[in-house]
Amino acid sequence: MSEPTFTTLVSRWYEENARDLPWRGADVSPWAILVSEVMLQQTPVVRVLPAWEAWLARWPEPATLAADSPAEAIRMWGRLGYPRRAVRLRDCALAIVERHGGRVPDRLDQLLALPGVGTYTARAVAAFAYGQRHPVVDTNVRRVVCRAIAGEPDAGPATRPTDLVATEELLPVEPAAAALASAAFMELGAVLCVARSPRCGACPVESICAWRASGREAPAGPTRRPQRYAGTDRQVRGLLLGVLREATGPVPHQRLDQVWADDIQRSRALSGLVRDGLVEPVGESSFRLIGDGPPVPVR
DNA sequence: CATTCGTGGAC
DNA sequence: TGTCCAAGAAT
Repeated sequence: MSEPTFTTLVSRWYEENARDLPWRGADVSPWAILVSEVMLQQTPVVRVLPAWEAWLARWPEPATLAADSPAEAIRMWGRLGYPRRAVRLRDCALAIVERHGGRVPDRLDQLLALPGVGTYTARAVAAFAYGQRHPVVDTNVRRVVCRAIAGEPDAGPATRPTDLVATEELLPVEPAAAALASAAFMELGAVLCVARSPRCGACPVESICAWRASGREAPAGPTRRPQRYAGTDRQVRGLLLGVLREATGPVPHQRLDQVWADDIQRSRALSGLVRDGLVEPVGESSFRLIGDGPPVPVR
């Protein structure tokens, strides 16, 4: 017999050490898994946990969400961030009802065609909800494979086709084992092989990690990112939406004017919210969350 | 390929 | 009110 492979070691570690996350349960529906995946897009697990429970208690299946207003979806989204995801998730529920009879599709191409579902989420649902054999590459998997297999510090910010190929080569042939391995890769990246201070001492593949062998080389050049938040349109949008979320129905613009002093930037942010389908004008001088009441008469 | 899009917690 | 980052998607 040969030595245990990378995949075997990580899978074994996962079976012993996986966090007890509710969407990993045996009786969790594809819809519930899809909701978890969308919420987890750029939002930490600890903040998703309560939101996921509340969301599914209210909308246990796609049709129930599709029948409710986008405004309510935005409110239930709370402060998970990137509220467009809430509207897209409702659009997704509508599409599931209209195209797939209310059942989350199991084909990759059909999943990819759903609003708010991209390369990662489509594959995650196909693998975790339906047990199919697909490489599931998120930021964690990309980092783990890049380090342990390629021996490089880190990959770029975006998932590339080569990342899918490299990960696919690591998957067991048997679909269920492949899905478990994907979850294991993600877990390793989320818990041990983290971006800043990886805990290599506790890692199940420390002895065969290419990055470890090369001395844990640091990432190259200063990959600067416009990560700042204070003073950006994003912050202003968040403030505006916060007011609209707390209100019921239309809000006079005078109240919105109070959240930010700069007229130019505030107007731009508000226009952006309208353009993005999160907010709609009501009458001459009021705004509300999209669909938060009877349709606005058009003239 | 580069940008935009929230939010809050750990350093 | 500094920096980094957390299961991405859409454009």
